[in-house]
Amino acid sequence: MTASRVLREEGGYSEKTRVKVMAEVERLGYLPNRIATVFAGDKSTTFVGVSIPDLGNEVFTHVLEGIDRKLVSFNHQTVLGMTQHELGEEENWIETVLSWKPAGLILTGRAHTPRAVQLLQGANIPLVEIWDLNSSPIDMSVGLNHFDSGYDMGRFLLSKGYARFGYVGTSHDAANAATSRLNGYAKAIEDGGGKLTRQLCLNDIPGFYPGFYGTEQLLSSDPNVEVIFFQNDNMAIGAVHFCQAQNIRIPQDIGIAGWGELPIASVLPYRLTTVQVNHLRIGQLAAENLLLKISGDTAKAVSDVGFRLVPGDTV
Amino acid sequence: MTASRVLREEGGYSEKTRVKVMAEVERLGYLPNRIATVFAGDKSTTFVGVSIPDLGNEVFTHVLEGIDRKLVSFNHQTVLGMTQHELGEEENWIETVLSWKPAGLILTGRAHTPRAVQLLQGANIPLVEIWDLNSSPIDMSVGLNHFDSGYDMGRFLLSKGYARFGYVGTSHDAANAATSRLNGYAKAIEDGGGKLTRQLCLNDIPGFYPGFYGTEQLLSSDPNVEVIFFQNDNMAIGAVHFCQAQNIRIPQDIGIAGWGELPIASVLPYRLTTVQVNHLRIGQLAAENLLLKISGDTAKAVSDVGFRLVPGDTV
DNA sequence: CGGAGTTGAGTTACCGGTAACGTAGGACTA
DNA sequence: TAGTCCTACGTTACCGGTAACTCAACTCCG
Repeated sequence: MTASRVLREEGGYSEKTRVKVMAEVERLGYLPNRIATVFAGDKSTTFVGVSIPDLGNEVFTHVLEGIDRKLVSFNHQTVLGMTQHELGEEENWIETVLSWKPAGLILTGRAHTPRAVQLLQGANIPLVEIWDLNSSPIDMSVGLNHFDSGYDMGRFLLSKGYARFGYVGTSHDAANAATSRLNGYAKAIEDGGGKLTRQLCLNDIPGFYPGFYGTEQLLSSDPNVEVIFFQNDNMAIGAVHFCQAQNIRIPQDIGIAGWGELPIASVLPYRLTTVQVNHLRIGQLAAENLLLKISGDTAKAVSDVGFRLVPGDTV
Repeated sequence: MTASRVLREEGGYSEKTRVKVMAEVERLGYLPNRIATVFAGDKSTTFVGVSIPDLGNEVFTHVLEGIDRKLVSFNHQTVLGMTQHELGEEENWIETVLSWKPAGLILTGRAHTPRAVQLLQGANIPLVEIWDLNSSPIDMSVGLNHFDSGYDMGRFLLSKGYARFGYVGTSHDAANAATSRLNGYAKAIEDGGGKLTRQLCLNDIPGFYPGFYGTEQLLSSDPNVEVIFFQNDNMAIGAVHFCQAQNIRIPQDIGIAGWGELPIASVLPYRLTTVQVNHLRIGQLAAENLLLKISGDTAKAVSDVGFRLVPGDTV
């Protein structure tokens, strides 16, 4: 018991005893069993479960980096969960992670299975839903309005005089953020009297090469598309390379728009039309709010990090 | 006790009892406390600690993805540790993670502090050191010989007739893999009678933009460099864009070589001179070997995944 | 039909911390 | 000097699973 007090620097022991205890700790190479502490006190571990759809999508690795940096500086650890965009996978992962008594959870996306929601509410631990802003979150939400960002892009492209629109993304269910962007884009086009002639959802990761061959597919099925909005910048860059290879001029022959402002944009000779989003900030803010709740303080239930449309030279 | 047996499907109970127990589980929304199980049996959790230098470096996210996919399919979870290339950070993280009784550890790099090594040996759990192959690992090693890959690139470039060589990477200590590549490259150049006139280690992540401005810095300090070897493909692509912006012709005016074959390479109109490495495979193999040891089987102590030099069109 | 084996279920103790409480002995006060 | 308080340290019990054991009841067989 005295040793326990010394190690926790709880006070109630003499300097002489402290020295004696620390000497024994050194001699035995003693490492405390944190599992026992958690068990005894019905406490939480220092783990924070973080679910992201996949690591192949660069935007999520940036979010994850923001989260982990912040967590580490407050002596917490990230437990990774790749859900592969499957709500069932997420539910399984939530159940497993909860049985290990995490201090909190950060989930990407606002859609969960009913049982997942039930588990989360029952666990009664701090929770942040990130990425797609949820105005009535289970606990907290950090992100941006993806529908609006798609809508703004649609409106912007209409203002540039385009009439026949395309979209290329990767396959995903009805509940995810990229679909919200597509829906916003489609709505803006409809409202503005344009036509979304082709939309393509590839069964792939949203990277450079899917952007390349997705553009090829889209243009071969509808050569009259005037502008294409991509799921993210990397896909858009893939499209730019396809166009260069085919001598299709940008923006004279076709307009290209990305989303997310990814690092590749910084070295291009032209400015890619895109939507700037601070991915790292989403992660940091999510972790900050979570840590506030974990330490018993209050935190904003809904934090909108916003977005900024970058006009660029590719439309 | 009977309930415990039912939930573990251990046998030794009647069907009638099983139904009764499961009904209570349902009624109470009972979730087992895995912490108690670990505590009681002095067992391990299902966590596997995975340390990587940083998430801003794309090669490591691919390795991490390979690891996590494999771990998840065997009901294990990744606990992330970003060490920021600091051995002291790694030591702290190892100490913290070990106190949570992980089933195993995967560490990026072969260099650790003496105390870290002591902790790892004391913990007596399966351990894989990845990335830079370690012929005498603490437990197991999965990766490739980075020195050799640098050496081969140096020799290849010499065979192309180059005489004045440059290198651009990001800052890192003497112990890491990129430094091994640089050392191998330098050795090959020395052996072949060439000259490594400039080497640049930026204090940044090895991404597109650092490749861009690193090339600018290198060429302004030594305009006579004939070929530059970059820490990875993304930096090399940054260099290609810098050269395009400056009307420097590749490979006529300067040669560019990358490393790692990253996704961007798949959409370029030319073939980038690089070294192909299967990052995902490293992660998968590391996880596979770890899982073998965790389940009590034996696994290869040293697994070399190798590399392949891609001649390309940029030299 | 008696003894041995089997089956389903219950009992006890333990893992390693720590909250809550107990207590010896010294200091301080009326 | 007796009563009170404080400090430093010790003792007990508990968290929730499960290994190891006990035991009643039932089965099976010579």
